[in-house]
Amino acid sequence: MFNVSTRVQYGFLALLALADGDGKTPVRLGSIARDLHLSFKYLENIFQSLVKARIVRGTRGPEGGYVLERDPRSLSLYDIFRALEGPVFTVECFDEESACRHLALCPVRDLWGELRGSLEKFLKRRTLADIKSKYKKPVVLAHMEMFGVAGEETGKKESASI
Amino acid sequence: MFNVSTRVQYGFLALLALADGDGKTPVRLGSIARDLHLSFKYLENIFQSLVKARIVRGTRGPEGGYVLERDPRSLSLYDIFRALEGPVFTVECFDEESACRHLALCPVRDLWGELRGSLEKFLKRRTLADIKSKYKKPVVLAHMEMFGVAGEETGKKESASI
DNA sequence: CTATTTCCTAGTAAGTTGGTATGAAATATA
DNA sequence: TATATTTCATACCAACTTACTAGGAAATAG
Repeated sequence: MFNVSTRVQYGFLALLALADGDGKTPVRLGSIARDLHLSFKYLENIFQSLVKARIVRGTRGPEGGYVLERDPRSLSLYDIFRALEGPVFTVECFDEESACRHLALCPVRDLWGELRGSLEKFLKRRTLADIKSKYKKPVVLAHMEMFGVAGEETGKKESASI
Repeated sequence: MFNVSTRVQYGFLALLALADGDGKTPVRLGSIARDLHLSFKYLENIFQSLVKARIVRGTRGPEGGYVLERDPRSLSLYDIFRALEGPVFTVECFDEESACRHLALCPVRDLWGELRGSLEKFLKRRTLADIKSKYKKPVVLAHMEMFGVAGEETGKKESASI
């Protein structure tokens, strides 16, 4: 089954929000969380993965926040998946440890290989800049319009967080 | 993340084994499990899903077993995934209940749609007959060669079953 | 009648997902 | 230097999913 996790969904949305900026002045996670109506704590969690993958860089303290560390034109959806979920495609007979004993003889092994290839191709082709250019409006604005004026309530669904 | 579950892996392999036959005389699960070195009980479990999806038909008793109920040339990988795992692609903002409030405004919604489309296209294009035709040898034979003479031990890895 | 085989309903241990909680470290501003 | 603010780091937890296993009922060929 293919599932786009909330980590990737929220992470991607937040990266788009970062890409809205001038790329120099850091954006605080607090404001992204508020504007996008996502849990601040969860976003923090997610951004630690992005920092480790050197996709964003954070600076602490007041006036701190995150900036993109990579060019949106070369930052692919694949990179983001990798940073946030680890391996994009898994099937038993492909990982080292439990490598299946059938090897080349197995009729389906090639099939999973093709499937993985097709998936990777798709994900590597789309960059952050591509997606962004399809939408005239800044992400944050679009979301704010949907939710009306940003109020006190945050977090998604019933859960209050920040 | 995309994971090919063992249900699909084993199920697909077993279907290939079924397709090796003449399509008329039922194949017992016991022999498939033995030849492919898979857990009989788990295969039974898997085949109940295939029966419900009308992909195979079972007849009980001695000389019983399973036959394909659909033409291998029109039975796609997609059908098999659906039968064994349910939905192939999931993302929060696509399912009814938790439909996201951003709707058309959300910049990534279209993206997940394209991803799903590309995945479905791949899975719908490959049929059981396609895969089978790429391999001259019957699946079961190939496996038996790998494992040597079929012995008493069954199940995958350390687990003994049947 | 009996052995064999599928059918049906449950249960369960391990792993993954979607978060939360708590506090330490850095830094701009006063 | 003190303080408020922000990221960084570690760890925890409940709900769900995956990969099976268990036990027996129903059908059927001989």
